Amino acid sequence: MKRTKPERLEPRKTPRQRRARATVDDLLEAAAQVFDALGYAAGTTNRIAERAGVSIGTLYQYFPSKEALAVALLERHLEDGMRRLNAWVGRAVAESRSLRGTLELFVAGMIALHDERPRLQHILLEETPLPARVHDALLAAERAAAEQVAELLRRYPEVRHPRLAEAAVMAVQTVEHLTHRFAAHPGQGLPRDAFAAELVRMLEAYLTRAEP
Amino acid sequence: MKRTKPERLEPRKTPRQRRARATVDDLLEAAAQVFDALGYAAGTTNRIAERAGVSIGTLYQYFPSKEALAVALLERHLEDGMRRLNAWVGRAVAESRSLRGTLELFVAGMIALHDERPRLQHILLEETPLPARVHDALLAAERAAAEQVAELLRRYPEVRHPRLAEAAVMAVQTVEHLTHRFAAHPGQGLPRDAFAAELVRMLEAYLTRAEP
Amino acid sequence: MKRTKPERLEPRKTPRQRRARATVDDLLEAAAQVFDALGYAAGTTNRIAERAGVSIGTLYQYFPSKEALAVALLERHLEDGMRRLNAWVGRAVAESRSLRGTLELFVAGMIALHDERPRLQHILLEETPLPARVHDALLAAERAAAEQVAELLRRYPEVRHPRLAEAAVMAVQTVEHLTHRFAAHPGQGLPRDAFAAELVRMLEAYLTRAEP
Amino acid sequence: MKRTKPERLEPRKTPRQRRARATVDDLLEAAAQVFDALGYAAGTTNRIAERAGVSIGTLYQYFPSKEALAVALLERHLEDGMRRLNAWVGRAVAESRSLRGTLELFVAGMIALHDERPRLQHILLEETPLPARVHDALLAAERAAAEQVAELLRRYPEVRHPRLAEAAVMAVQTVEHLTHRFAAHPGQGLPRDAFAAELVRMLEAYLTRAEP
DNA sequence: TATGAATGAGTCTTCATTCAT
DNA sequence: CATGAATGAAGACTCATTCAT
Repeated sequence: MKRTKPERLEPRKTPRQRRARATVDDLLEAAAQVFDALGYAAGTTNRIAERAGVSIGTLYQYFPSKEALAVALLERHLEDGMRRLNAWVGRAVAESRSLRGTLELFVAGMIALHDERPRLQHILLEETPLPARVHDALLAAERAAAEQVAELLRRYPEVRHPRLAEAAVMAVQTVEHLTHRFAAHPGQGLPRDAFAAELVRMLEAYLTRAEP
Repeated sequence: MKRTKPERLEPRKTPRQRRARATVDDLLEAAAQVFDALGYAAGTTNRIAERAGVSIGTLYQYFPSKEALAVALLERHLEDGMRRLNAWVGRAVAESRSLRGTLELFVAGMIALHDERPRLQHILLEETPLPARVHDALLAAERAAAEQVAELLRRYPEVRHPRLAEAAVMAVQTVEHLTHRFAAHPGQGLPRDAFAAELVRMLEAYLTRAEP
Repeated sequence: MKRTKPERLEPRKTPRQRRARATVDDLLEAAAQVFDALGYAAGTTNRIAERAGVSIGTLYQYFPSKEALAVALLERHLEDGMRRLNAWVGRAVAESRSLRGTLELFVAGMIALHDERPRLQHILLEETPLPARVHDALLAAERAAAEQVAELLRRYPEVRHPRLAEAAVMAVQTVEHLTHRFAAHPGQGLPRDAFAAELVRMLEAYLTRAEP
Repeated sequence: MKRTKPERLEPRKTPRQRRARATVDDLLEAAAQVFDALGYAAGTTNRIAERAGVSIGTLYQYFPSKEALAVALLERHLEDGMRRLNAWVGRAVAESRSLRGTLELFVAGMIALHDERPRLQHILLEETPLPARVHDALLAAERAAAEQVAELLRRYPEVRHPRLAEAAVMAVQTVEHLTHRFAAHPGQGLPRDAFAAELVRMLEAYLTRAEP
């Protein structure tokens, strides 16, 4: 096969740009580590820069403030959650599983999501004074998730809850918070499998209940 | 007339002690107000002392550190929660209500608990770097609550969940977190009555389900 | 004579208050020295605190910002200038000197005013980013001075300038700026006595001129 | 055809040099704009480079420091002033105006000089920590100007001030400072025409006065 | 020569805590 | 016991300048 010199529709990342990308990633990873280890307040920008192996000046070349680092980290997390949700919905539709199977997948996914650096997530979500914009984005994402879940549940005749929209909101919040809490206190409470099973069971019971 | 030296079963509050009590209370109330309004990090000890109407030196006479104030505040909250739980359990036993009625009482009580100064509670619980000891006390209280709840549920034959201990843990955590979240984001999500009703419904469905 | 215990209508300065006064003075003097030696930008608050023999924290207990120090210094200067002006006007009226004698007194006073730490004055007036409020006060003071001068000049029949208000403004600004400049560049230009004499001559000629 | 190597009396501007010239000009103009808008301290070299459309590296290729930019700008201003002075003297000699007409021309020219970017001039003159060398140049220029003025005044028999050298120094400084001040505070003080007229009147009265 | 990412010393400022009175 | 002036470590952030490419 002949390798033609490729035409570049969009300019290839030059080394300089690649470097910048790498620096941003280093900084973000460093911030994640530092916040995770020390909390938001005690995680100083100087420490983050040092951990990233760059000078404090460089940190501020890429992020205009300490807060910006936290926001970037949180946005990554949000995107990750949305991706997982979409993947789950898609798979549930494609594979036409039972309701229980679908819920199991959901719970497993959310546990996995909260499993990575749970302390960091907690810090970003609770300990960090976020700009209103980000806070709103968070709530909006949760609302969007609830809507997607409602849509999906509509496909299951076993789901007999009379107000699907409300039920979906409750379900999403329940999973989000219990799952978060589970990850935040490892070893406390039920063991992992039991916790997942109980959570699924609770959702299933709730959703399939008919009476008011 | 002979003045008999009174027997004191418990040492009578001398004016001095009474004064100290009052100062402690003023400080705690001031701390509650300041943390609630500004958050933990921005709530400075000087502001708290000022608000309490005492000097900063006096504050440190009664509380060895800023953290100690937060801990004391949190302990108050914890005690309040336990009191409510006990009251609820007692009443449920005494009045022999239906399971649903009992759950309604529980949920209503927890909503009420989280309703007062929800921001402060959030700050104390999430934003404050607490010593491990306090954290453990929190978890222990939750465990104790779960045990009490399990005990209570045992009285209801409709509760068919095969592992009551586990179910109680799940129930307590679900109520605690959803209720906390509900208070923390007023106006977001479901309206109050709907939320309470759905939460009760979820618990009831979960607990009365029979199969594994 | 019997010394009666004096009634204190206003509470006597307690040692504590006296101490605070002294600290403020130390700080102001230190700021004057540091700004004078290094300029506004290079005169750091830490250096000022160090020079004053107090900690940086103490500095900020008395002055909320670096700017506040500069403003306080400038206000002192302004007050000093007003005091001199009033003294001069009063003396001129009381002693009923000749116009020339009065002008000589004025010029001498203004030279003396600008003679102390001329660099500091220059720094405060020109190099310091002052809040608008202070800037306005400066201009207002100059206007007030011009009005007082106009009032005074009205008493001298030799003053034949047809528009006294305008003449007074010109006179005040001329004296202010030339005098400031003279102090700022010691040794440059005319010797002191010659400068004072020429300035008086210029004012006298200007004010006594009749034609348009 | 034989290409004769051209004699270059002065090295021809090569494109490269022309480019360099243009870059220097761009940088100076950018510096002028930035200092004028933000002041010396807040006018960062990065902003200047950006405004000039070149990289910060290029800026430092042409100017070794931020200060060097300010100095270059000030030197331009100085040259401009000298040019104006020479033009004025030449014209006064050639047109043989009256003393008053000559003074009017002088004052008008100085007002015009200070009229362009008065804030910038103020910043360069007062806010910028200049090297001694530049400061001396400034004073020297003023001395030279005074000498030229003295020379010119010698031609007017109405000028009866007994020490022309001194009178010229006073006159130059008066015009320089009042004019500067006038431009720096537009709207404050007298209206433009009145100011110019009064200044001329003051100079004329001063210079034509006879007695000591 | 031009570039611009990287540097890091240095600023102002805050605030929990102490201790002499 | 109460007071509150004093402390000073520490933090977020800026910006003139350098140098590898």
